[in-house]
Amino acid sequence: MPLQTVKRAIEVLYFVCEKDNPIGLTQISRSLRLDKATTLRILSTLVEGELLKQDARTRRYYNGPGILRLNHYWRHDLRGVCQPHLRTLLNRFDETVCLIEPRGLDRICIEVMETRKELRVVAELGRAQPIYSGASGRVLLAFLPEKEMIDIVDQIEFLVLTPQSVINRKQYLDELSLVRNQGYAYAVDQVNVGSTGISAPILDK
Amino acid sequence: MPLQTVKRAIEVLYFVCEKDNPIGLTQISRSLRLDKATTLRILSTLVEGELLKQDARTRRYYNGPGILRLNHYWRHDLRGVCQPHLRTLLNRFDETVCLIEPRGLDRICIEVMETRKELRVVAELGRAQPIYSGASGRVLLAFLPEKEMIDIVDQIEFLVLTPQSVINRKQYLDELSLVRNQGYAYAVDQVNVGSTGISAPILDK
DNA sequence: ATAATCGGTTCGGATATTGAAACAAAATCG
DNA sequence: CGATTTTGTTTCAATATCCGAACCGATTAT
Repeated sequence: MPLQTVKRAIEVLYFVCEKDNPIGLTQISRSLRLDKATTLRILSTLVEGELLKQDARTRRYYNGPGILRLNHYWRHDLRGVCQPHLRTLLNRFDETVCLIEPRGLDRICIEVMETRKELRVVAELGRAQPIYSGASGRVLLAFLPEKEMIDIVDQIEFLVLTPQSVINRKQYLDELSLVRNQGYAYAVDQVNVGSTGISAPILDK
Repeated sequence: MPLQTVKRAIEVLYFVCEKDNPIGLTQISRSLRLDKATTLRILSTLVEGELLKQDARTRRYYNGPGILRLNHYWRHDLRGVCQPHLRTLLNRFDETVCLIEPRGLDRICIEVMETRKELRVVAELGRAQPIYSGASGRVLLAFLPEKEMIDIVDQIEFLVLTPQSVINRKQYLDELSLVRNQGYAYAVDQVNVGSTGISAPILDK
């Protein structure tokens, strides 16, 4: 159903970008099981589109400047600012810490530092989860203006992620007002059985 | 010569990612003068490839998590660490400051903070320039192991950017050894007439 | 000197892509 | 609330586009 050529181009793009060093045509085409000619055409197009660059001497391909243009949304300004604080929290508690941002009906992890414990919560950078879920979800909603909050809550499809998951609108709203009053959220067994989250808002834009 | 479909997909990708808010199918297809059906197919493919996401309710499109995967090369670890220092420099001197990284035969600006002066050097994030040029170029080369340095210098095509541009191999090498000795580089009128750059290396990996 | 690789090119045939039009579903309006 | 506009999605035949086997020349390895 989707466009084959574009699909292949995306594969190539990921492949090249995730390498540590520039990589050549043949190697790419072999790894991805694509014909050399096909691969070359894709690469040329990506280079023309500035998503990749080609080293003039070695003819190898690597990340292009265009990729930064795509990053508009990924508040790297925030990431830079937050990193020292996340590190402080990590050092203090040795538990995984993340910075979460709302996006539509999702919440997205835009920065993460993981504990080194064997039993840990693994939070994937860029990973989206339903906006309402967990401690961070509650914080994101609780500190919104009432109207916006209700608007979003009304769109929630409450999922049963764990036996303890709150799936009742009324109960959820009560939790939100509690969160708003106490200034932070605390969620036990809401996303994963056995894990507890605590989350506080960063209010200033 | 290049693949039309992929080219269009790249256009769509840029277009969506550079918007501040999610955007709908019709608006995209109109702005880019593409047929709705075509646009839809491209969007679906990009969503499947995780470069975009679609808001389930509004059906609008926005940045997907895949974009972070492409960022491997853009040392955001460095950006986070350097930002406070760049800010300090900016506050102290009120002149544009950047963090530059070598990439092949280019040097790339991976972080930048601009002065608010009307007459300013504008450094574009992600922008590539010939590796040898300017003060930062001299620093990048001067502190390389001799062998690597020569290897690169031999590949340089010296461009006449300004009347003062050094375009002589011998003279350039002399400058490099000066830079290595004094620990920083100072370049007057090398990239733009009237602008002066000063640059120091960050040596530790 | 010869062989093996590598990046890149060519071209006819196969097919994936296109886009007009029809359809469906929301959103907006009166 | 029903009518109208706007928006998103599907269909299908026509063909422009893309594919890939074979080929080329340059560089590197044997």
